[in-house]
Amino acid sequence: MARRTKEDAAATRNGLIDAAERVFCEKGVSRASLSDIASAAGATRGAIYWHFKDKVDLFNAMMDRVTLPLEEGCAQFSCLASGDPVGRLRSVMAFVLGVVASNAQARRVFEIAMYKVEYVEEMAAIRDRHIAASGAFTAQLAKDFALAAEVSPLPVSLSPHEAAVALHALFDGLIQNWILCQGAFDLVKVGASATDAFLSGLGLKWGDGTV
Amino acid sequence: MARRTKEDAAATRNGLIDAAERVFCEKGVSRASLSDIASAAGATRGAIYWHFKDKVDLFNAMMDRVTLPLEEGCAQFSCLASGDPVGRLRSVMAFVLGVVASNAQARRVFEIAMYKVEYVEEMAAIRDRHIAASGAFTAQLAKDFALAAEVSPLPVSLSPHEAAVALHALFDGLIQNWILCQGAFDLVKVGASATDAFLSGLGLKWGDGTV
DNA sequence: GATTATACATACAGTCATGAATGTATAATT
DNA sequence: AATTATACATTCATGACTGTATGTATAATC
Repeated sequence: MARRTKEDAAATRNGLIDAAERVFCEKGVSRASLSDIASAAGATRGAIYWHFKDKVDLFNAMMDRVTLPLEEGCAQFSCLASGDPVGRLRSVMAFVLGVVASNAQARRVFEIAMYKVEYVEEMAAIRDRHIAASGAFTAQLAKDFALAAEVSPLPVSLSPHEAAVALHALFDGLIQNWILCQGAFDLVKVGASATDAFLSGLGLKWGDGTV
Repeated sequence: MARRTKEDAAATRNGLIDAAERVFCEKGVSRASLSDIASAAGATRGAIYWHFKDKVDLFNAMMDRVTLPLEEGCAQFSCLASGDPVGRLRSVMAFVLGVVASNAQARRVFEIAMYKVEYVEEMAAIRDRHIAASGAFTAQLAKDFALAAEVSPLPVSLSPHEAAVALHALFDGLIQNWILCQGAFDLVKVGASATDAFLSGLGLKWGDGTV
């Protein structure tokens, strides 16, 4: 086909990623052929191979479109030097849960990343990125737990890092189950209440002073 | 090849499932060919097609070998008419976490189920089974939360069912992250402490009276 | 206005997995 | 002892996907 303008090309690229989201979600990443994706986007494999190296590259682009803004959002919180670490913990949790609950694209992509892809071979690199991001998130939480512990010591049974691991697990589990059950519960509300229960069970208090 | 005795055949079947575990874990379910699995078991595809209908059937057999005993174990607890619902919550959590932490086969199979398979098309049935089992587990937890709430009412922000959803999320998230991080933290210890923190944050108390 | 690089579409060859069909030696049955 | 069903191994035909190579019309560039 004829050459398009830069904007046309960018639109094609985005359309391909949109189509990939739909097809990946429907057929799973490994069973989704590049031909499926191309025709879903009203294009041919030629367009895919022009914009992306291969299926893994396309998958990465799809992930980046959602996770990069999210990671940036999280980074904002750690920059807030607000004196209330427990409040910050609550804010970060609420922020991400809110995004997932309100952003249909993020929801679809997370569903793919959790249930429609196999983390092996070339995809293992993606898994490693996830582990790294996951570790960074836990470390950020752990830092605030450590700060909070200076004021009000945690139970001896949990170090700040272990508390962070647990809160992170609660976070992941909520998102995972919420997506699995197609939003059968109120993610934001249950997430906030469960977070508060956990923090308060650790003897921590926050901003408004309530338990 | 020649016909073997019943015991020989059963051993072949088990060997095939063992091999499937290894190959699924290494290459992912969709990229694992039946030929890979057969040769890993020292057999041929003929043996697989004799014992199993296809790859999905083999996958189901692999799952059953781990999850059936586990579900049976969980069912034991709900039969215990012990008067202490909160104690029962703690016991069930500890039981499953203990099994996962100490049973290498369960760990491998869970790793496959979480990170090495795509829940689409024929596999969607497996996902539905997971949703059902997951729902039953949550319902069991919810029942105990409701009982506990009769003695010591939960915070208004969480219904018994929502509390169960949250505890279940914590549970899933812990197992998921523990497997992802290859056992980088003490699953049983963190799991128990986090559960206790959550329960105590809901204002619940249990057997030994400690917080 | 000619050239060049771009943004794809199309055609091709090669690989590989699947399921069915068939072969076969032996345990079980009678 | 003969027959039959079992427990596989082997072969074959088919289909699907991938990567590459090539074609081509047009936007950019000069």
